[in-house]
Amino acid sequence: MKRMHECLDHMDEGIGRVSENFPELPLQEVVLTRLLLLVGGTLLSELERHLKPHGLNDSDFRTLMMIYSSPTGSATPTELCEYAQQGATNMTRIANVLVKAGLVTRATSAEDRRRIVLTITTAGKRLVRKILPPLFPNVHGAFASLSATDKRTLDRLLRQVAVNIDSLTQQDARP
Amino acid sequence: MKRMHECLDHMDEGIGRVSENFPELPLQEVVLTRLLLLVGGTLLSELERHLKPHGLNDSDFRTLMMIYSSPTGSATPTELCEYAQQGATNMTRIANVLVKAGLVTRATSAEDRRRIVLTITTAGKRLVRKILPPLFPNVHGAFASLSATDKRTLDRLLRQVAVNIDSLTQQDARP
DNA sequence: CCTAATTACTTCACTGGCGAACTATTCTTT
DNA sequence: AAAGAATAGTTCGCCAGTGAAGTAATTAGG
Repeated sequence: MKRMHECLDHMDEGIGRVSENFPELPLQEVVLTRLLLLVGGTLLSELERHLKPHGLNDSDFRTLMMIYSSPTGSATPTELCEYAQQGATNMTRIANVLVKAGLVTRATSAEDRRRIVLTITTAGKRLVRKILPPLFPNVHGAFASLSATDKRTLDRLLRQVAVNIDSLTQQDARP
Repeated sequence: MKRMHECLDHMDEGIGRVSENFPELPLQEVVLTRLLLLVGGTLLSELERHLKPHGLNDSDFRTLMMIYSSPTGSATPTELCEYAQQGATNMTRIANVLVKAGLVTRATSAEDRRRIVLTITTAGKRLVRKILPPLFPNVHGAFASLSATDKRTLDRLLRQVAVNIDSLTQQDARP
């Protein structure tokens, strides 16, 4: 793959040429969209590169972390789906992976026997303690060139964009 | 799925609890990473929701746009791979899709017979003219709550992050 | 209460993307 | 000019994720 700045230049040029044919094209916003997709995608593959040696991908890891960080150390698939932008189907697969690796246990709830309760095991906690710290330097490095103010600003703007997109889709979802 | 602000709250709480066990965890940066992954992912599925009726996904569409926006209206798979963060394998599949849909033609280069030249057709250009404009309101809406200054700032910060991540991976890639 | 609707999870079939191995062509080296 | 290295693209087999349909348990309505 090319160096990043070449990709960015190429993207700018391409969008610039397209906008000549589409005068009403919102140039700045299209660039921002592509930037977000690019950064999101690159960040994801970089993260998964570090997780792969442990046999996990980002979904598996995020799910494990959600169970780990739950006050009770356990959660139900539906609960996890709601906050993890995942379908129930995929959560079944993730649970299979985590259970098979001995990181969580799967038990049917006593109160509601439709429900499954996933609970993190000692091995699961141990793996989290093993995986997390080596990730920190990279996470830090991704934002190394940003000032403290920059980071706060980026946080604020990303949350705004997240909410904006959400209200776009929620609106479309109404019958 | 939950409303976005609930997801964000849940994420903040979860990361907060994890950071209690890991005092050296770079809190701000972890939050920014998750925000970027979240926004990138949401943006992607929102975009593909609009593309699906036309039988394209984001990769297909981005490839078509890259050919469309090339000065000559054509490009080789390798060239496209370099700028589109795609493997050659997947580019073969994308080319198959686009050729089958009659949006581009596939011809072997005369100078170098290893090379394939993908050229956009009239139907391809027509589809671009049909797909693009309806996308504009959504693209605009995703950033509607941001001021002009905010958008310039976001652009600047995202480019910095992109370059930072790139130098992280480039560095690791050295033997 | 007993049927109907809802909820929770699973299974199946399919699309999307990746790495490794393969074929064909061109470049390099001697 | 022949052998080896490099490049371009494809094929194959695998993992990840989705939508639709299925099963089981619970809740709601008459």
